[in-house]
This record gives sequence, structure tokens and C-alpha cells, in this order.
Amino acid sequence: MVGQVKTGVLWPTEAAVSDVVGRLIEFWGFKRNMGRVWTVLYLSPDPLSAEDLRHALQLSSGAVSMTLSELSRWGVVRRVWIQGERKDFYTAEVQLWRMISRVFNEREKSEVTAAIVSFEEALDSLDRIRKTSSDPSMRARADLQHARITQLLELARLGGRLLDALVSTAKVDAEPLVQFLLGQRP
Amino acid sequence: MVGQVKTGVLWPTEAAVSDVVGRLIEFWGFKRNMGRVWTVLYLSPDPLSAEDLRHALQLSSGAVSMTLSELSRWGVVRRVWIQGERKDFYTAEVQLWRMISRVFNEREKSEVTAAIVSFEEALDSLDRIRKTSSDPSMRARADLQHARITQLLELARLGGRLLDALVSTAKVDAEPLVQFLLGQRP
DNA sequence: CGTGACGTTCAAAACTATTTGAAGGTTCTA
DNA sequence: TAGAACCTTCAAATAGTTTTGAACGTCACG
Repeated sequence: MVGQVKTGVLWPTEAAVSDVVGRLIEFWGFKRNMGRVWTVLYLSPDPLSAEDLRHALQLSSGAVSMTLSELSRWGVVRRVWIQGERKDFYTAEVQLWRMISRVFNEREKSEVTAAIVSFEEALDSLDRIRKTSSDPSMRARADLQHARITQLLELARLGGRLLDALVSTAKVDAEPLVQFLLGQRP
Repeated sequence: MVGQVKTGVLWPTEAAVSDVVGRLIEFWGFKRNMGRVWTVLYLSPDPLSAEDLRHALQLSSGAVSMTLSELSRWGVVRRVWIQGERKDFYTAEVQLWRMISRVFNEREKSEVTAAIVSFEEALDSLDRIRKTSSDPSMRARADLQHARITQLLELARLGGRLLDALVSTAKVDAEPLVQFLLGQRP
């Protein structure tokens, strides 16, 4: 019976790994608990209930609930139906690449896109200054800023392409990427 | 004379761009002001003093001082000596790639490295359990966790290689990597 | 020296983000 | 329909981060 997965304490390994992942993920801009909860699920042979997680990680019921729903929204945790159980149970998405590419695609992408738009607007506005201003020093300033913002824009576009590429690579198989990278080494 | 760079207000363009960069950088795990200060310097034709920045961005003297010293520590801003000026002046590193690769190399790299070490330790510890435990269900659990943590480890290593590749590519030109990635598309 | 112009530091204040837990909903069972 | 088990929500509490500005240090100049 699945429910008997002990409501108990984590193995030291589990505690350590979930802590590391928690930090990594926090550094990545998510909440630490998201990383911890995901990891505990990822390392569990069976789906776990909210209560199991609450005990394993010493969280309040509210925290578990909110964390799980955020993780579900990111599609990195799934709710599974278990025969004869009243509670909901959860499992971790095991396809790590799929998980990562979803995050890249939704979160990073939108940041980068927003930046690109702003840079383009700034360039337009500088163009207008260049055309209408008669003050030469202002023109010079506008020129310089135009050039520099163009650099930023190119960088942002490059970042965007990199993300796209990672995401589409990820859908298939990361191996080619790995091979390429290995070939790159000095 | 350089000192006459007006202690004034930013152009709307400058304000907008520095704000966007500030957000992007914040999202990236740095302080927003670091992005803003860097951007104002980056868009300025001449080096600026701490006071100029204070006025431009409405920051306290302490904030400017701390932000500049952090930016210097990251090597993305340089202190320049100006003839006959008492104040210190600052310019932005203009080599964007150099800047980014430094960040990747120092900050991200150390995160990833730390994670790799922990995963390896966890694997060792699971190996010990597999060898010494007589309880078969514990063994099974250890096996599963070993396999999963191995996945995490591989991912972390892949991330590390990706960072290395970006950094070493960056020194020259990022295009090959991007081309490769784009070529990967289905 | 003494003074003023800077730069830096750091404790306290302001602000953000996260977590808690009690209240309230929903669903299932008897 | 009442009650138990569970999940969710959200206002309040807590924790964490960033910013402020006054105090202090340094240096150049008279």
C-alpha cells in the first residue's frame, strides 16, 4: 500500500541533495522550497502526499500547498491519482530537460523579449533626437548612445537565440550539444 | 572640461534603458542599482563622478559608494584618473562579452561546482548504504536515488561545460556556438 | 596644523519576500 | 445531513535584503 511511505525523516542524502538543489534553484530566481520539495519528490520511489512533504521538510501546510501549486504551474510536478486514497499525491517530472526547457522558454524568454522591445524603443527615440535636434553636442551624445544600445540589443538577441536553441535542442536530445561542447575544449 | 558633465537629469532614453538593464540584472541575481549605475556609465560619453551618479539616479552617497565598489569587484566598472580633478571618476567596461564571461566564470561556475561536489558526496554515501545495508527495500531505495542523483550530476556537469564553453567562446566570438545551436533545430 | 572636499562604513530604518496558521471551502463517507 | 479529512487562501508575522545618512578616515592645500 502506497500510503505507508513513512511520514518520516529524510535520509541524510536526501536532506543534503534537496538542500543543494534548493539553493541552486533559489539562485536561479525561484523559491528555495520549490527546489527542496521537487527534490524530495524526485528522490522518492513513490508519489508523496502533501502531508508527507510537510513532515519531511518541516513546512507548514500552507507552504506545502503553495509550493506544490507553483511547481505544478511550472509543470515540474504532477498530481497523481492513487487507488483508494483520499489525499492527492505528487510526483516529480523526471525528464530534467523538459523541465528546464519549459522554464527557459517561459520565464527567461519573456524577460529577454521585454528587454529587446525596450532597447528598440530607445533606439527609435534616439533616432528622433538625431533628426530633430540642432544642438551638435546633443547629436553626438545621441550617436554614442545609439551605438551602445545597439550593442545591448544585439546581446539580448543573441541571448534569445541561445535560449531558443537550448530549448529546441532539449526537446530532442542533449547529446549533440554535449559533444559539441566537449569538442570546444582547449 | 570634463567636470562640467551636468549633474543633471537623465534623458528619458537613459532612464528607460538603465531601468531595463537594472531589472534584467536583478533577475540575474545582482542588485538593481548595479545595473542602473553601470548603464548610466555605459551610456555616458565621459567618465562620471560618484556625485554625478548620485544625482542621476537619486541615490544616497553610501549607496553609490557601495554599488561602485561592487561593480569594480566584478570588473565591470573602472576607476579613471582625470587630470586636475580631485574626485574619482568611473567608466563602464564596454566589452560586454568580457564582462559576462567574467560573471559566468566566477559566480555561476562556483555555484555549479559546489553542486557537483555535493552530488558526488551523496553518491558515495549511497554506495556505502548499498554495500552495507541488508534491508532489501533500503537497498532498492538507495539504487533509485543513486540513479536519479546521477542524472542531476550529469546535468550539473553539462551546465558547467556549457558555461566553460560560453566563457572561452566569449573571449573570441560567440557566433560559432550560436550557429551550432541553431543548426540543431528540427 | 586646520579646514574642506571626498570616500567609506555601518547601524538603523525602510522595504520585500517568505512563511505561518487559522478560517473557510470542498469532497467523501456514514 | 453531519462530520471528518483534506486542500486552499490570505492576513499577519517573520525573515531577509537594500538603502539611508551620520560618523569617521584620508588627503590636498593653504
